Amino acid sequence: MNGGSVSKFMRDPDKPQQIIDAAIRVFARGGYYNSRVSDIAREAGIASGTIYLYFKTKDEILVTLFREKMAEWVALVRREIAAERDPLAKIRKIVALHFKVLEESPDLAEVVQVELRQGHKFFRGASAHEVSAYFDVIQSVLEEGVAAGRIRRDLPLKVATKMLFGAMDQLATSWVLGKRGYRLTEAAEPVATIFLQGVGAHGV
Amino acid sequence: MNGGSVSKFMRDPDKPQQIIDAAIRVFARGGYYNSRVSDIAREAGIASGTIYLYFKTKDEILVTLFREKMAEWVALVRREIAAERDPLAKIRKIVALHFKVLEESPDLAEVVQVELRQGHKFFRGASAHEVSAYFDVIQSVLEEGVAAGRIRRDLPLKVATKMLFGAMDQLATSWVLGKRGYRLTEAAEPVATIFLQGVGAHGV
Amino acid sequence: MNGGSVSKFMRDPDKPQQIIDAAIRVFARGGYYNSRVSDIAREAGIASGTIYLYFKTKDEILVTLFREKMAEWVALVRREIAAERDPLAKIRKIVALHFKVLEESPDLAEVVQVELRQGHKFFRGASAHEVSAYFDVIQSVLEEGVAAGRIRRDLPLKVATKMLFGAMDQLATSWVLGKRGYRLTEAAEPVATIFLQGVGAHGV
Amino acid sequence: MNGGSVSKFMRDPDKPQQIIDAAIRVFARGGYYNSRVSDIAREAGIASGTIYLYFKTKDEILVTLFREKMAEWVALVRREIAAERDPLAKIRKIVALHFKVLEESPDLAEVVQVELRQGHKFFRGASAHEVSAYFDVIQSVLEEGVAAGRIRRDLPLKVATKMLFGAMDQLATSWVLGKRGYRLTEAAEPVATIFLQGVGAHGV
DNA sequence: TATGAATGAGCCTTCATTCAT
DNA sequence: GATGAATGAAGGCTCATTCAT
Repeated sequence: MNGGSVSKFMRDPDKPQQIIDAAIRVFARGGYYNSRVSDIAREAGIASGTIYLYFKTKDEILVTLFREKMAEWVALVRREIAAERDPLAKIRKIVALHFKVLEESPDLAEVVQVELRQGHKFFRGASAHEVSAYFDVIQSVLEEGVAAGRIRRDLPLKVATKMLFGAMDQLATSWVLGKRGYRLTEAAEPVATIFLQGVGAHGV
Repeated sequence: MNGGSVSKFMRDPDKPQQIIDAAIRVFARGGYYNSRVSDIAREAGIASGTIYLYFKTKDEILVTLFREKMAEWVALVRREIAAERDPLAKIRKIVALHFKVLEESPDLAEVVQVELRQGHKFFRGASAHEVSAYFDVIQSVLEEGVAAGRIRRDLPLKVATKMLFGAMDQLATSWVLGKRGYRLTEAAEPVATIFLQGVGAHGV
Repeated sequence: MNGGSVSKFMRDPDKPQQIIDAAIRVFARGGYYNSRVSDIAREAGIASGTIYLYFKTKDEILVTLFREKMAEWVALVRREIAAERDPLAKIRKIVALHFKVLEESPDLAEVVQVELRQGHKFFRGASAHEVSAYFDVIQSVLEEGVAAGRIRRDLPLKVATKMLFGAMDQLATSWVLGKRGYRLTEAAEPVATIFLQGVGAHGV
Repeated sequence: MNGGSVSKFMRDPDKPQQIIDAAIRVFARGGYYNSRVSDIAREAGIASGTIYLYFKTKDEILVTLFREKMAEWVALVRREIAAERDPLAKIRKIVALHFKVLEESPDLAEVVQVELRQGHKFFRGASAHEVSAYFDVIQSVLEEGVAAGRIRRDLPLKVATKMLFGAMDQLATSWVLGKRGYRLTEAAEPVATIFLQGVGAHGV
C-alpha cells in the first residue's frame, strides 16, 4: 500500500495521531485532570517518554486534540453545506451533521462536551480561533438566508448564531451526560425546525 | 437553646457561606484547578484547616457552591414567574432573569459559565438534581403554553427545553469569555423572541 | 531556659538549621547531585514536603548552606585576628584557623572542598559575595603588613591574597580527598612560614 | 592491515577526539550537569547514539577528557622544563606554562577550573593518577632545588608542592570566574617570585 | 473552634542509554 | 559503523488533608 515505509530519518508521522486518539479514549474514560500521561502512553502502546517527542506538555495534547478535531469539523461542515443551495436546507444540514458526528464518535463526544469545557484553557485560549470559525460558518449561512428572503431581515445575527450553537451544544451535552440513552440524531429535525421557525421570515 | 444562639456544639453558621463566597471570588480569578484551598482560606480570612471543619474536601466546596446557587436561582425564577399569568411572558421573564442575575454577579458568572463545566464533577454528579430542577421549571412553563394554545401542540418539550437553556447558556458563556464587553441583558429580548416564534402556535 | 517554647504562630525557627545540618551530612556522604531531597528529609527526621516550607528549591539549600557557613567563617576569622597586633601573626592565625575549622568539621569540609566547587552555582553565583569577604580579610591583613613594613612594599596584593587562599584551599582539598589520613593542622605552620617568607620584607 | 587503514573492525580513530573537543566546548558553555549527551553529539556533528560507540557513559567522556588533557599537560611541562638547568628557572617555567596554556584555551580553562571540581568524580576517582603526576613533576623540581642548595633543606616538600599548585590553581580559577578580564600570564612572574622567595634558601 | 505547620502521596517531565534499521 | 526514535527509571516539587496545640 502507501505510507507503509517510514524513513529512518523521520519520526513516525502517525505517532501524534495515535497519541491523540489514545488521549481521546483516556480522557473520555476519566477526564483530563484525572488522567496520567502514562495512561495515555499505555493506551497508545508506547513509552511515556515518547509522548514528549511529539508534544511539549500534557496540556498541548489536549489543545492539539481540540484544534485538530474542530478544524476537521469545520472543514466537513463547509464541504457538506456547499452541496446545498437553499440556506434553510443548509441549516438543517449543519444540525444533522453536528449530531451525526458526535453520535458516531462517542469518545470524542465525551471529551468535547464534557472535558473541553474549561474555558480558561480552551475557548479563551489557543483554540478560540477554531471555535469562532464554526460560528462564522453558521452566521454566514444565516446571512445567506436573509439575503434570500428566507430569514427575517431584522434578525440579530450574532445572537441567533449563538442560540443555534448553544441549542445544539446543549442537546449534545445532555445526550452525553445521559449516557447516550437515545439517538441524538433524532433530535436534529425538531431542533432545526424550531430554530428555523424562530428565525424565519413570515411563518416560514 | 437553638435558634439564635451559637452553642459550643454548633459551628459558626456563617462560616460555610463565607467560605463559599470566598471560593467564588477565587475560582473566578484563576479557575478551580488552579486555585489552592489555602487561597480560599486567605480570601475568607481564615486558616486553611478551618475549611475542613465545614467541608470534607475541596470538591465539596465546589459542589456545594453550585447546588446552593442553583437552588437559589431556581427558587428565584419560580417566585418571579408566579407573578405572571401568560406563559409566553413567563418565558420572557425567565430569559430576562437568567441574564440579569449573571450580569449582576460577574464572579459567579465566571464560575458558573467557565469553571463548572467539568461534567464529571457536576452535571453528572451530585448537582444533577439542581440542574434538572431548572429544566423542570422551563418545561412546565412550556407545558402551560401548550395547554393555553400559545405553543404548538406537537412541540417536543424536552428538546425545546434544552434548546432554550442551551441558547441562554451560550449567550452567557460568550459574554463571559468576551470579557463582558457589552450588556448581556440586551440579548434577552431577541433570544426570547426568536425562541417564542420558534415554538409558538401559528406564527405567534 | 530560653527559646524552649515555640509559639504556634511561628514556624519552628530551628528547622532551617536542622535541614542545613542534615544536608551537610547527606551531601558529605554522596555529593549534592547524588542526594535526593527525600534523603535530606529523612536525615533531618522530617517529611520531604516540610523542606519546601523553608527552602524554595534543592539548590537553595546548598546556596544557603554555603553562605551561612562562609559568613560564620569570615566572622570567626575577623574576631580572632582582632586579638592580634602583629600582621604576620594574624596571617598565621588565619591559616591555623582555616585548617582547624575544617579539621573539626569533617562533613562540612567534605562539602566545602568537594561539593561546592561547581563555580556555576557558587563562586560565580549568589555566594560570590561571601567568598570575596574572606579575600578582603586576607588582603587587608596583608595591607597592614605592608604599612607596618613587615611585608614588602611592592607586593601585588591581589595576587598574594589569591595565592594564600589557593595554598590553604589545596592543602585542605588534598587532606579531604586523601581521606583525612593525617592532621591538617600540622600543615598550618609550614604553610604560614613559606607564605610569609615569600611575601616578607627583606628575608623576614 | 593495521597502521593507516581503517578496517571495518576498527572504529574511526578521530571520533573520540572530535567528541572530546565538542564536549569541551559544550561543557564550557553550560557545565557538565547542564549539558546533554545530545548537545555534545550535535556539537560534534554526529548522532547521539554514536557517542556510545566510543564512550560507555557520559561520565566517561569527562573522565577521559580530563585524563587526556592532564596527560598532555604533564608531558608538555616535562618536555619544557627539561630544557632548563636551573631548578628555580624550572619553577618559573612551570608557572608560566600553567598560565599560558589556560589563557590560550579558554574553553578548556573553563572546564578544568570550574566544571571538573566535583571531587567525587575526578580528583578522587579515575583521574587521581594524572593529577598526582603533575604533583610529582613539581615536587621533583623542588627536590632538585634542594639538592642544588637553591631551596631550603628543611622545606616540607609535599606541603610546598600543594601550595604552589593551589596558588596557581586559584589564580587561574579567579581569572576564569572573573570572565578573564585581564591577562593571566601577567600573574606568572609575581606568583613564581613569591613562591620562590618563600621556599628559597637564604633570601634567594 | 481555630490554627497552620507538617505530612507524603502523586505526577509531569527529563535525559542517559539502547537497539532496530 | 552510524543513526535517532524509543525507552522508562528517577526525582523535584505541589498541595489536599491532617492533627497537635
